[in-house]
Amino acid sequence: MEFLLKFRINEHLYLRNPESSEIGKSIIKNAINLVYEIGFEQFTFKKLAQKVECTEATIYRYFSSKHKLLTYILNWYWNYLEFVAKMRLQQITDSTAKLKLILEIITHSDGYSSEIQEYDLQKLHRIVISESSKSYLVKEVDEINKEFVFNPLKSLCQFIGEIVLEINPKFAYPKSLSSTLMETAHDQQFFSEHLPKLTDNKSRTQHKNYVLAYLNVLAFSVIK
Amino acid sequence: MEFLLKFRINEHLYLRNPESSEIGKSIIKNAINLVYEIGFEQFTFKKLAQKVECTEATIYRYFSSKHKLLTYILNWYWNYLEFVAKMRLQQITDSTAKLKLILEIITHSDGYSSEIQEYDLQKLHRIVISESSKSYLVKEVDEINKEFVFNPLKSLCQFIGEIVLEINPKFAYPKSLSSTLMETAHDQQFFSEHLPKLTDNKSRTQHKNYVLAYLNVLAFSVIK
DNA sequence: ATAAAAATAATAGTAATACTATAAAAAATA
DNA sequence: TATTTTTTATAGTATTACTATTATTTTTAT
Repeated sequence: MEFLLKFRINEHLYLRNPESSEIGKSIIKNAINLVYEIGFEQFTFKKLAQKVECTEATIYRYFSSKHKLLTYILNWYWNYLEFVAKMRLQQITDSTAKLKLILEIITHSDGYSSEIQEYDLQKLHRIVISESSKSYLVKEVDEINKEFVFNPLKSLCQFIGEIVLEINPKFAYPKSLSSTLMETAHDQQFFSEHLPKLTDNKSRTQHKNYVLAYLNVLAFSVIK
Repeated sequence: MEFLLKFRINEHLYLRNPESSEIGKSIIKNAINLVYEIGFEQFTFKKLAQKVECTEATIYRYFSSKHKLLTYILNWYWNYLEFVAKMRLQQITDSTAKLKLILEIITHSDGYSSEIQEYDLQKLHRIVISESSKSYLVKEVDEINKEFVFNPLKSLCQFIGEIVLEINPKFAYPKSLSSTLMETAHDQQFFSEHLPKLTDNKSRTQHKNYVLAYLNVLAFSVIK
């Protein structure tokens, strides 16, 4: 079984909807590949245009800046995570089991991604780990936040927070814990791979397993 | 009483030691002010030269890139944190009290900073919150890590990890918890101020108090 | 006090970045 | 078939992140 996932992404992020044309979709696919390969700092619309085999001007008709393109991609990812989480959680009634599954989903330890066609989720996950904070750690954060471009992230955080409250209705920090779990999933994975002395992963491999085990300890000891 | 703190900063980070001349110190002071004011993306050596009242060429004789200058500043901060933590912890024997004080220090909830002269610690703290991850979230992380420029961060993490182990010698994730606490101190402060829906801070003010209270819950429920 | 060395200023230049603008060709749609 | 939209091709701009060179000033050693 295969899925084609489309999400309505915030209109402030693009000038012309990249989902509305083949070249638009090619821009997104190649942007994911290119940011994955060279990182956001080295990523330029000129290089992207070469990959897409179009001109820079065409890309500028879709996105006004590379920063908005990054945020567009991250929005797609956050929408995707919330969608997958809600879908897979339907079969589960036990709240603890729900949160365990959430942690698997955010660390990509579940085997779900292979069934999705639209974008390369492995690469997308790498981008989220290394680049997502660059979307909001900018001086203009308050202005761009007014355009609701971080709503998918907030929504995901809210959703996880509700499950935390199911487990312990008296817990005072459901949303902070949720955002901490998401951020920690990213930075512990990065640290385990690149700055292992900031972690206790002895294996030098098995980064995902390590991070997942740690997140479980973190989450469940805090909630109770 | 006033202190003048100097640390030996990794030589790979500069071409000429900025501590060795007045203009060098002025470069660091003005860099802190300028990154604080306009953010790392907008920060350029041209603008910095105007503030320092020297030429760009002079700054390039001290630092080969703005990225290294940022890492230099962060190194100073990490050295400072470890120094202050070790100093203030000498009077304390109880391990739990030690960790509580560490959390106060990393959130800047302690009243210590006013006694330090060298650099503006309030601004430095803002820079650490918003810009520190940009120091290592780059494609070249493995190469620059080989030059030991992240040693002060690792050392601080190790130090906090040892205190965690004092509280519970069987805890399996002392260093991951330490790095999580440091990262969380930064991103929860940022979220509380700019993306409050990712937190449970109802007050819209009192960000530091909120973050400190949350970190205490996080740390002590995980360790036990 | 003088010579040598080092630091800084002044200036110029370069390739690349992050755009904006415009006219013409091509494609889609009515 | 005409009209609109999209894309290309091309040009241009201000800024960035540097490198390079020469001249002047300051520091240091003798």
